[in-house]
Amino acid sequence: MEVRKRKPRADALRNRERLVETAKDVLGKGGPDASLEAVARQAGVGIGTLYRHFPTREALFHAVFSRDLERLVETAEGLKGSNDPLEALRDWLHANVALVETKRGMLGALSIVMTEESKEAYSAQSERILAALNGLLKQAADAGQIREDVTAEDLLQTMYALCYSREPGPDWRARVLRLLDIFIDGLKR
Amino acid sequence: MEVRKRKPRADALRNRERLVETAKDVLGKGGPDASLEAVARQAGVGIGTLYRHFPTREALFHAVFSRDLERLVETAEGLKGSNDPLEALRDWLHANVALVETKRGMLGALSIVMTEESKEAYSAQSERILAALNGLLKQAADAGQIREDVTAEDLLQTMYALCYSREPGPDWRARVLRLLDIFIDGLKR
DNA sequence: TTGAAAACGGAGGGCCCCTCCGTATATGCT
DNA sequence: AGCATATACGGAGGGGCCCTCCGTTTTCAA
Repeated sequence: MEVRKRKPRADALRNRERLVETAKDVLGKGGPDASLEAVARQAGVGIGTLYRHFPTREALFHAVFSRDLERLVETAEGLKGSNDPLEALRDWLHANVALVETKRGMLGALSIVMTEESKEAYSAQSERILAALNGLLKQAADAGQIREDVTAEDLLQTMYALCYSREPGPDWRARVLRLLDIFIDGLKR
Repeated sequence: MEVRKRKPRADALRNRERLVETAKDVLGKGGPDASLEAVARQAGVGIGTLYRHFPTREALFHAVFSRDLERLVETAEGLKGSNDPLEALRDWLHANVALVETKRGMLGALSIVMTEESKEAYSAQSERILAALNGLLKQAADAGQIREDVTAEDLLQTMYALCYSREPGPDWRARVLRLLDIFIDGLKR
């Protein structure tokens, strides 16, 4: 309570900043399996420094993409009460795929949302996303629009899987969206 | 044409055999990213020997799982003319998932079928699978059972993606099958 | 100014990929 | 049986990446 801590060191702040900035670039292109040593190198910082600031891969992804994630969260929450909840879900998922196309690293951030272990650590946004989507699902289910046994996790896992299962290419987005749409159609009753 | 080659050396045959046998084990459990050095080690053979016999990861996967793949091919071909082609497809896909649950390495073999580059190298079985599935799809489409713009690749990619997107766990199979079924429902018109 | 807290950075142990080449050996032909 | 040589073996070695640990440097604050 009363522990007066020193002011955070300037170099630490600077490095942290550089790392996030560089990671945005490297992870953005490289996706969830990109090399962290490459990030450190390109940031002109020792690998130890990277790991001190971001003890886990997830931590880094979260630092880099939480802004984008937050936007997704807000969009999802804004959809509540939509009068065509299923279409709203579809739009949201499409936006998500588009985002992944640009920032491949989002897959890393999304996997955080999906993984049981890390979900705990970054629960705030995970919970909100899941809650918002589940809300829409319930709405759609109550309206008799879709089956009742589908969860937000199902949706996210499927989208994630489809995005991840193929390297980006010319028709990447079209393919993923098409398959995703088929899945969404499958939700209808 | 007339080059009489020497008989293949006995030790070569032996090692090849050991490798495939060991790989069946290691890759079976480890999935498509398993360590090849581990295979060589466990087979009591130099890593160089492994790479000489199987120049690429795909080659090894193919050697190990082509029998299983062949069975899938034959099953698929046996489905031709089924009077409920969509259900036939579903069954086939389910069997596929079940196989992957047991032999995680099958994912490696399946990715061969899916990848443009390696498809060429192992085209025989790829072609047959795709042909058989496309046959069923056409049948189902002609019967007005499903939409017409779906290809065998779509089916395989989706199944592969769903299988790959999560580590095995207690409810792995159930989840994958459920999502797969939703997708299949989405094919209906 | 100066001492200690805070941060840095990279060496090092582990594991893996794949290639290359000196060494060993099974074959086939005298 | 003996020998030459085509074949095969194996592992060192160059590259990478992951992550930890700790001696050195820098910053803050008294």
